Amino acid sequence: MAVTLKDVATAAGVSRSTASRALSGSGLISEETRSAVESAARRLGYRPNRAASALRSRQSRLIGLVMNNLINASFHTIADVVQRRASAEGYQVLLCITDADPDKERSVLRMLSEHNVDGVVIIGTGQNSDLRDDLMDAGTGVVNVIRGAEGGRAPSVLASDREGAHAATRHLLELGHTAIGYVGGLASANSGRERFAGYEQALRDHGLGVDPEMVERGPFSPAFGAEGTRALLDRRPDMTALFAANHEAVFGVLPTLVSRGVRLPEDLSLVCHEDISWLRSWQPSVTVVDNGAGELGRLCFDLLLRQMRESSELGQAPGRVYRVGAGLVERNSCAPPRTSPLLLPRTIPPRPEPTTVSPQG
Amino acid sequence: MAVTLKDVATAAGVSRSTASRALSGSGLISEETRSAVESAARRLGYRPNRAASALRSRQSRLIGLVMNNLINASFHTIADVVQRRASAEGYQVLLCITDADPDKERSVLRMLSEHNVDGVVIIGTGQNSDLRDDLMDAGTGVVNVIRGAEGGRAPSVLASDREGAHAATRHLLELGHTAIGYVGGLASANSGRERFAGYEQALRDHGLGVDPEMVERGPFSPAFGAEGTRALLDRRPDMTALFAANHEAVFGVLPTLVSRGVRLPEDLSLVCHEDISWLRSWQPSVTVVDNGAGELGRLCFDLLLRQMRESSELGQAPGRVYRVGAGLVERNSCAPPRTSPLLLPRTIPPRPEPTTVSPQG
DNA sequence: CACGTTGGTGGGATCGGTTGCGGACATCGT
DNA sequence: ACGATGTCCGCAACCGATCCCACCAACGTG
Repeated sequence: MAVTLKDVATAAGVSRSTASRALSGSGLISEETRSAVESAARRLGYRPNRAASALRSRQSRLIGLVMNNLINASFHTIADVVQRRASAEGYQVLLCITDADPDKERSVLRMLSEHNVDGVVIIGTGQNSDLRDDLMDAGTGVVNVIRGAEGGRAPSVLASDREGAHAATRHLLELGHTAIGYVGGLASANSGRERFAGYEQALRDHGLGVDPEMVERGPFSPAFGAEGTRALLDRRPDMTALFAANHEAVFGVLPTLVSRGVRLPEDLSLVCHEDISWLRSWQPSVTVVDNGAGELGRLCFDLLLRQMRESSELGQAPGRVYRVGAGLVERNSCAPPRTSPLLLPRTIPPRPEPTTVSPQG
Repeated sequence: MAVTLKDVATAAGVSRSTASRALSGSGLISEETRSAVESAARRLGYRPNRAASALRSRQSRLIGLVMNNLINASFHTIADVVQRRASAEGYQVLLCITDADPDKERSVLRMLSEHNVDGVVIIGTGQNSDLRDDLMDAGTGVVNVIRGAEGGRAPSVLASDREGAHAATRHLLELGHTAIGYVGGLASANSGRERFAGYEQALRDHGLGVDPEMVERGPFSPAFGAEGTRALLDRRPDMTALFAANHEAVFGVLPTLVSRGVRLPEDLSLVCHEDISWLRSWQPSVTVVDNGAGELGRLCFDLLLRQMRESSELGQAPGRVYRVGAGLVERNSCAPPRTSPLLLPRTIPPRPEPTTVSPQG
């Protein structure tokens, strides 16, 4: 049905092997036969059969991209970057979703190895490092991103959650804040643990300790962000700054602040972890910790590419860990602490009645 | 290196063909040999080579997912749904990004056909329907989603942009609003055109016309959302309701309203097109048009599956168009129009000085 | 002139499942 | 008893590109 390499070869008057060499650019080929083959291929509309190529050469030009979900902003930023880099290098991307379930991760990794992927980028569950090693033994490149897998030989590209949270908190401290609230994720998640540690460390470095009443930790959700913010405002009206440590919570934090009439930065200084686009267009624009999702994507694909090209034996060495630095993006949601107490809820005054209807007009 | 079907067959004491039939479940196989083969496969850790299978059977168990980008909320909702359905049916997803560039779309479709994909879901550029037809001729399933391709034989699954915008506008009209602002995308984009048409139609159905001063159309960006909102508030203080017709703009609209001190729904009623998660957790929660992204994803994958299973000849008939209805999700951002004029900017009153520092204590 | 060397090409095996065909054997109907 | 039908399995070809190896021509070189 489809036009095969054999057809191209016949049309160009050469053998299949020569045609193959001419098109793949490998091996010794005279300039004239190369162009003859190429023009024949073009003329016939030849499309190589990747399955056949993969079968024989054991190179599928496919890479697997395994992630917990596509909703998280950092995740789909990474997906976007990896996809682009991959296709620029002639690779296609197999997208897999695990919902952070180690069992799904196992079956996905199995599936990928059946498809003979040349490499895998994983935002993982932290488990199944045995399967990663199996893949590497089979010559497949493997790179963990965002979350490493303990004990495996695959390298990991991680964000600097602790450092980022530290920078955010330090920024607030340097502005003069000492009553700094924290709304963030539970310690059960890696990022939740690290970011809280950064917050804690910054306070300690400044000679302060963590006040448990200033901390709200819970599920990664807007609902919890709202709830935690309300709780903090109610419990500690002396709070002058707030660090929102995960972007799901931010969706709840910000509306709550608005509805309580809290003004940024006059009443409260706010720093959010993760640079989501609309925090830039917020009024005032919100100071954030940029965890470098784009750079994470670029770096992990580069590492993968290196593995795939060199197919170097990494021996039994444990996977190297790379850190992508986090940066504080200063915008307009932070200021020195207010000097007077915050009276809440502050409500917007009632609309003035139009003069024409005023009873005392 | 890897364990092949031949190894499994030898271990089970049968021929490769029998082993193949036993594992694939096709053909007549006695129960005992089947279980013998299966246990041998499990024992040896057999993993079928998809490339070999694809080569011979011409079924890759791969589908292509072609999209403009991954950032747009509807897009990655669709990506998420399609990926899940596909993997549940034993298909893997090749993710491709075109940036809405017809040339990139062409090369992506070529690439996919080289990979022998069994089907393709495309959020397309509206062009290259010739390539879609080529794919269908080769037995590949093709479904357009969100945006159809004119003149091709591939079916299209489209959102009801016009109907959704119509419902949103009608909702506001029925609440008694007549001064309804519109902030949305340019007519150069399909959705921008359709949604504006729905707005226009609803006004006409109500005996009203479009007041050009009530309309701001521009690029799909938060910046334009903010700018357009400011312009409307300044130009038409009599505006009592606002329809934000695309979700990129919403990121600018909402903060602008907040910073101007506009209260929802007392001062202004707001409806947004597209149900983004944080609009639900906003305070007050925002009434939205749900364009049914999840349902779009489900339907288009079902259609694709049907094409792939039946591999039916659709003849030369132009592709059928399916519409997924849009729904109005009523929440708390809408109310009957205020009766008095809106005085803006309304600023939050200055913080009261603490009594202890009051000079006139 | 005999003999390497280099550049270029063709033959044919090969990757690992799938599948059409036919053989072996059992069961059934008349 | 014998053909007919049906079940189960093996042989070998096959998908299409790649790649090892052999081969040939031309070109030095001693």
